[in-house]
Amino acid sequence: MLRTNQAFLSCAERLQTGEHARQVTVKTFEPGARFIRQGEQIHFVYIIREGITKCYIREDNGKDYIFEFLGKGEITGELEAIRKTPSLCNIEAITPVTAYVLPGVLFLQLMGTDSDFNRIVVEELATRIAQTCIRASYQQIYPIEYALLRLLMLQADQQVFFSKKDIADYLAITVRSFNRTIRQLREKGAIGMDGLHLDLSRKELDNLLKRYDV
Amino acid sequence: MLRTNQAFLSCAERLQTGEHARQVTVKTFEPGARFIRQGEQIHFVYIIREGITKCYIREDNGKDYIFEFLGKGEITGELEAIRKTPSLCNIEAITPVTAYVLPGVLFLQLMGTDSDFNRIVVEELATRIAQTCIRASYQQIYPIEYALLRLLMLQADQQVFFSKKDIADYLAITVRSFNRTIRQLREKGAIGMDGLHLDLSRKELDNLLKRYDV
DNA sequence: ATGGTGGCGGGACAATTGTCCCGTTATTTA
DNA sequence: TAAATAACGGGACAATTGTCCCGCCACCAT
Repeated sequence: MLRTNQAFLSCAERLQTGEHARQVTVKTFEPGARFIRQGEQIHFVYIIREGITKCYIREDNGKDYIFEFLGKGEITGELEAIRKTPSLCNIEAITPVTAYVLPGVLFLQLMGTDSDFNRIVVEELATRIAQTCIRASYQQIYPIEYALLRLLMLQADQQVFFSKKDIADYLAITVRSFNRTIRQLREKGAIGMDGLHLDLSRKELDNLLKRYDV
Repeated sequence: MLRTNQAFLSCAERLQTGEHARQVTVKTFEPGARFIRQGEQIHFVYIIREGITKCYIREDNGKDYIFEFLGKGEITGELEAIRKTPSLCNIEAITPVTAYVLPGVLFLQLMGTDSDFNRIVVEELATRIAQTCIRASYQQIYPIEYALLRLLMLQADQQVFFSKKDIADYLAITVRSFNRTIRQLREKGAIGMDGLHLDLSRKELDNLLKRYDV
């Protein structure tokens, strides 16, 4: 859910002190700042040094679909640099964010000359595809109760906490459905989650739910 | 929906006559043959020379989610070669298929030494991510009526024809829902598809629907 | 303090989608 | 040919999810 990539972080740090240092800058964004806009031509690639962003598509009917939360060491803008297309999605800071910024042209150059960099990017792309497929399958095939519970557990694991709206957008449901499902989970005590490998005690469940429940 | 990649095809042909020819073979598969199985360790990468395959995840509850149809020039097994993980999904021929087969190790070697090959793979991965995101968003956010209509039009464009079950699995719905939606579309004459840029005449619609309707 | 205002939770209902199952039609086999 | 059987479409109902809206509460300004 919240993706991070240590390898990229080190990589970006090295870039900043290496021969291309002049072309690599650091920018900061306040929560809520949307620094990439869907449909716009972009010329830079960002590697997140600190903070969390959400990565979402806004459909014609005004609904948002968040397909990733990007954290430390994650890259964005790379698809557009590679494909030379307008931006697929919006990127918005949800906590204060610091990011390395490099020109798309430099990114492409590095892809061609720096085989370590190339390998890291390729692995990242491959991982994203795999994750996206797994998630798309999961969310389409199981009821949201399952997907939501799974997400709450991931949040607990990773020690992060997203707003209701963001969770709802990630699951492609309304906040109303989110509320309802939370209530049902509590009432049922998460009984009947068989076949899902989601084993957790009543107490653990309560801890997860409490946070959305004050 | 049905992805193809001419660049890869040429690439594979060159491989077969180049210095690595000995390691590149050609295999054929009958419709229904599942030549990659979810969860298994795989050691080869396939590039499709001819035919169509489906690429799907089977969930614990027995439901399938098709996330891509791969046609001419598409590659598969590359994610597993890159990430060194068991297979994410099943690959099954739905028409007679001929494919180039190369060892995962050779694939990785080419990624490191052949910059053209590398670039083509990177572009393919990037495109898949973009397409997957667009589709996931679309399918989650709009009712199936829209997604189905869109799919039918794509089919017509590409001059292909998938079975009901496959279409249903692609849309993550049941065949029952598929039937119902087809009927509704016909009754309504695809009226009310605003905001979707799906403009087609009554006659065109009938042509699309007829094929599932005899 | 009092009235306004905006966010939030949830009730009630509508729309969508899935499940179960039955009757029809095609297909196979004796 | 006739019986058995397998695919298929769709009716009826259940479950899930969305939409609309109302009331509660916190916060703000007068």
